[in-house]
Amino acid sequence: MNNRFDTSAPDSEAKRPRGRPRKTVDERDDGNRRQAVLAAAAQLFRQKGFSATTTRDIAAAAGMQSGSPFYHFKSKEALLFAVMEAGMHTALARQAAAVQAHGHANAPADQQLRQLVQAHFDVLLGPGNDFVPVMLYESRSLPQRERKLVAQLISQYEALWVPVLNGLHASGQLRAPVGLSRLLMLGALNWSVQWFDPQKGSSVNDLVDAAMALFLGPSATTHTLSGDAARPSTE
Amino acid sequence: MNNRFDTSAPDSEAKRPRGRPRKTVDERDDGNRRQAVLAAAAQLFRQKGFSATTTRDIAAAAGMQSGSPFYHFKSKEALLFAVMEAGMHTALARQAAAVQAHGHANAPADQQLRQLVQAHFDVLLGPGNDFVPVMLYESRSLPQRERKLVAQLISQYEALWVPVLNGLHASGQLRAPVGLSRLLMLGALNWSVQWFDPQKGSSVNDLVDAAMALFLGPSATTHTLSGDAARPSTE
DNA sequence: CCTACCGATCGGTAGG
DNA sequence: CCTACCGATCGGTAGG
Repeated sequence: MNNRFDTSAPDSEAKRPRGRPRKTVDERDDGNRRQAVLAAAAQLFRQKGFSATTTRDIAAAAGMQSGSPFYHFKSKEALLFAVMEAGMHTALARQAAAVQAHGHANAPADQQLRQLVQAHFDVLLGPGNDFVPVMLYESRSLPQRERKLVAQLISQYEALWVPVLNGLHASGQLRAPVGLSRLLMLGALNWSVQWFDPQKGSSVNDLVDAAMALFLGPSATTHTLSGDAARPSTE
Repeated sequence: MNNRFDTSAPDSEAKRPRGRPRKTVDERDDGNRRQAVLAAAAQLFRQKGFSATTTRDIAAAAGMQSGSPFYHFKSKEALLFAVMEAGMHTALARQAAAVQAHGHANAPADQQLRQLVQAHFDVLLGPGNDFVPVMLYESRSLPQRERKLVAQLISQYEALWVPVLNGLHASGQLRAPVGLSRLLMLGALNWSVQWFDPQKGSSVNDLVDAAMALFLGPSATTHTLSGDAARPSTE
């Protein structure tokens, strides 16, 4: 079990004594244990699915009694939503970092795409990252309202792909329509959680290379030949 | 509810009287009602997931009493396996037809790929086809032994993609490594069950076109230029 | 966060 | 395939 998760945790992790938190009456302790429940839930939801996971399973994995998760979360569904929300926040944060790194506006579109793909795989396949897979494969179990909130976060995430794909389409590096391309590409990436095994041959970097080669085909890496290379930079 | 499923049903569908089957003592009636249970299970498993679906749900959807599905299937898990097996059999049958249609050996590799992609989308997105999506997204709920059987059918299915992809790789139309290409491509296709809506813009044919354009990039449709166009036909 | 508990539901079965 | 039923489990809560 990894305890290296940054999932939307407030900045209060460092100077707390080890072991079970002290029970001085005034302390609400909304950090440590809550995170433990969240992480246990993420792992179990991913492993067995939401419905097949028992709140008792989660409690046990977090080292609590059967009723205790409900001290931290109103319901099992609320827990699921919290997992997904945390997952999307790490995804959005990682993506923002990627965009700043090399996609700083008029960088070559294929370089920008590579950053997005890299970030996507990282957040999907990185160690201890069960949150995003849960979000991808269990949203069916969410109540309508929460499902819409998650859908909004996903839209926000996908929105950053559109200008990059538009650029690639304009320069002829991407032939398929942008909308369907986005859906198909993200599908190819998302499906990797079903089969990827870091100890089984290829690394995440291999995956990035393969995806880029698959999506962009020949003449992806080196060329500035196309006529309309410079679109009016919006910044 | 569609009652147009060919899922591994034996050839005994035609000359039976309409309405509830007669209860003459000698008749085991292993066709009609069993199929009804199977179809109801497929639809519900897909809609709500295996664990969230009740055998009572299935019974009700098939117009039976709560205990009756167990007359046809030993357990809920056996029902799940039956759904998946049926799904894979239609998939394999459809694929075989596709391979015969245009992939008749030394046809252009991209034409062969198009047939495979077309067949895949058909079986995945066709009306009343909940069996394959269930197989794709619920195998986690299968017991080990059955899971391996399903995995074998999947391997059998994927095996037909390999020579086609090898051909495309040899001719330079597919740049990414064949193994990862297969996984990424099938991921792109499989993910479509999550978002595809026939009433929402694009048709299955649009999807096929987009996938082909995405995977093969420029110079996919017309060319016989490569040097090693004729590999020794194995037939 | 634990103890003790409730009402509801679920997969499955006997016996016809 | 129906009737009637069982044992087990589950999400959730009161009350501290």
